[in-house]
Amino acid sequence: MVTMNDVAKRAGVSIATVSFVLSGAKPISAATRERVETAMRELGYRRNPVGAALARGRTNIIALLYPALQRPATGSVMGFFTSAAARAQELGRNLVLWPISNDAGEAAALANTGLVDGVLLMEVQLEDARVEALRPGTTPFALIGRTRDTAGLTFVDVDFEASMSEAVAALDGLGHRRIAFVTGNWGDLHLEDHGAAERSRACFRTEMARRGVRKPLIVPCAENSLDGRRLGRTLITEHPELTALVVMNEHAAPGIVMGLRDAGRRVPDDVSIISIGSSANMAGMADPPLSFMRTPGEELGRLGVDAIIERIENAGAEPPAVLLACEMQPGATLVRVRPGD
Amino acid sequence: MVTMNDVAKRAGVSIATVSFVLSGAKPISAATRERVETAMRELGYRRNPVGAALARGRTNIIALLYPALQRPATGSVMGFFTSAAARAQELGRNLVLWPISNDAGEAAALANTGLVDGVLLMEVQLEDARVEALRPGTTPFALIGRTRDTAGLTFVDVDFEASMSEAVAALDGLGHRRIAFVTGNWGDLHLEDHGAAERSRACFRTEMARRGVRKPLIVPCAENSLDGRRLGRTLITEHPELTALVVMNEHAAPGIVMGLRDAGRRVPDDVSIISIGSSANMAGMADPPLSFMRTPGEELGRLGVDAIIERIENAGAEPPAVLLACEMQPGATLVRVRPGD
DNA sequence: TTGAAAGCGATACCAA
DNA sequence: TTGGTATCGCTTTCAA
Repeated sequence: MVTMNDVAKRAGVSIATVSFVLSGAKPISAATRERVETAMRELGYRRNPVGAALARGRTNIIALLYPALQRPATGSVMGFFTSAAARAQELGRNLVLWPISNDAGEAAALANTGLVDGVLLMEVQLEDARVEALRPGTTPFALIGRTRDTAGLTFVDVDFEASMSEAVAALDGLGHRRIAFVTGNWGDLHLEDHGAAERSRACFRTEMARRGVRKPLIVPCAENSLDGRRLGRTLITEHPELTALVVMNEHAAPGIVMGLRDAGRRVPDDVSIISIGSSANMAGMADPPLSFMRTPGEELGRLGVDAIIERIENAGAEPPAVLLACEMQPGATLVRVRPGD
Repeated sequence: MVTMNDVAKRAGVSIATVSFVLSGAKPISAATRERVETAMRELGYRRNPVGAALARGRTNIIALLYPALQRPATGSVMGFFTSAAARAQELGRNLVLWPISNDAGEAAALANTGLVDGVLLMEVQLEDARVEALRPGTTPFALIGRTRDTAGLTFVDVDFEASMSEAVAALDGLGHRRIAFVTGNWGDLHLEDHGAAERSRACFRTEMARRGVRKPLIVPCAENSLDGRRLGRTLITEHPELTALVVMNEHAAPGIVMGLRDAGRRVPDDVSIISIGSSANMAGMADPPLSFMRTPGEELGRLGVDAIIERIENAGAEPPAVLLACEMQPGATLVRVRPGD
């Protein structure tokens, strides 16, 4: 491995000078800079980030912490990751996806070792032990998602309340009142711990109550098409009065449509469906293609990186907090309720 | 930050002793070990991996290089990543997903800075500049996939030939002869550069030729349901004689089924389908659920990690090379051809 | 069984 | 504008 020393020797300067050329921290005469750069080129020198990290206390690496070992990841994580990585690169940082157990200690351990400049936490729960473990440390962190109490925390999250309100309003505008809400079933987590689940359920209840429905139907479903199909069948059989479904479970949604059809209901003629928090590709897996509200995953990826970098560079400032609603996309599963229904 | 020095002082020993206790590299008396461990606990000490990496020349980090910026990732990457991460953890390593451009220099740069002990390359092309860039370096690397010439390389890959042969044999056994092959359309890459595509196409041709079909139909399709649907419609309209499809494009497959139905063909009564290299979840998105051959993604993740670690620890040995075929899974889209067809 | 000390590669302060 | 050098935190050799 070529070191700074090699470069310095070859250029006939001190390693301090080489370092200054590299970092631009001090003015260097054009002549010496030229000599140093030539030496670097000839030797194929690359700065060793480990040495630099030890000396500077910074690595330029941001870790996107994902509890992959507990919750095998879905495709939406990748969209997020991709845009976050691109944004980090634009800003001269490295963003890596770091699998981690949900064990609070592990996150704090990684953060406080100096291996990374900051961390982004995914799959945040309402009461999240990792957040409590990171708080006392000095390494900046930001959440993708939110805990219940967000005071003093940096986060970017989907605005589930706004999305849900818009979805219910859309159905309401088409005359639907008998609406069920199908949520996800977030792995081993207790549903109550999952922010997206709890916030959207609460909002669904509120919106329905405002429209005179006191105890609206809310059912969880595992996140895959087969369970979706099963659920679609039983749900409509047990609750034949339903005219519409709000689904927040993109992987189950296409199966649900099949299940309804299995049970003799047509979509959307008999039952309208709106899928909240979906990708276009998943919505297109259903027949007919689902009317859906797009998860702003890519936007959040970018914003999450901006937020953590802001935190790293400007620790004193007000912590950024961003909420972004899903955006309604056209589809073929939303129609006016039939008169008489 | 608590350092080894703090621990040493508190325990009344030298930092060398602390290091030995931590690494177990040298025998330490029970009494001293006890004192050191107590001090570590009381101070909440954690070894700084940056310092350790600099001293040892090893970081215990393995990078899974993914060209995320060129080719936004699909869900199957995550399955692979998850199992690889779990395996790495079992073996005391960290596996991180590192986005990288397909630019050869970038991969080599990362590898040769000492930041990672080894790299796993994903989305390998038949002629892959990254491989050539990594070859001369000293950092071990392994491929997920294969280049055309694999001499001296460590790799784990799907055995497309075996999988394709089995798929065609299955259709053949049911009397199908008029079979088309729908491949993926790997982003901006020229199809010819993609190993999976080329190997499976060649194998399809061979298998069909052996059965007396000289120029079998092979069509690419973008990897999403909407394009799949479009393709299904036009394909069967332009080639009404087809009785079966081999699909190697899990995201398009459910759409293809819809497209066939749009064109008035029933699946599987009129057209049988087998999806090669799919996950159960995607196969279940179709109605009826697809007969498919499962991508051994999780197995490959584990084996890939084993391979790169073997390479790191035992640089002299024969480079491991692993091929794993997809495994046939039951579904509802495979039936005997109708007499007369 | 333990300790002193020489690195690992780079940064940055203090002098010159 | 440049150089000498202490320093970051840990590993490991050599001596004791």
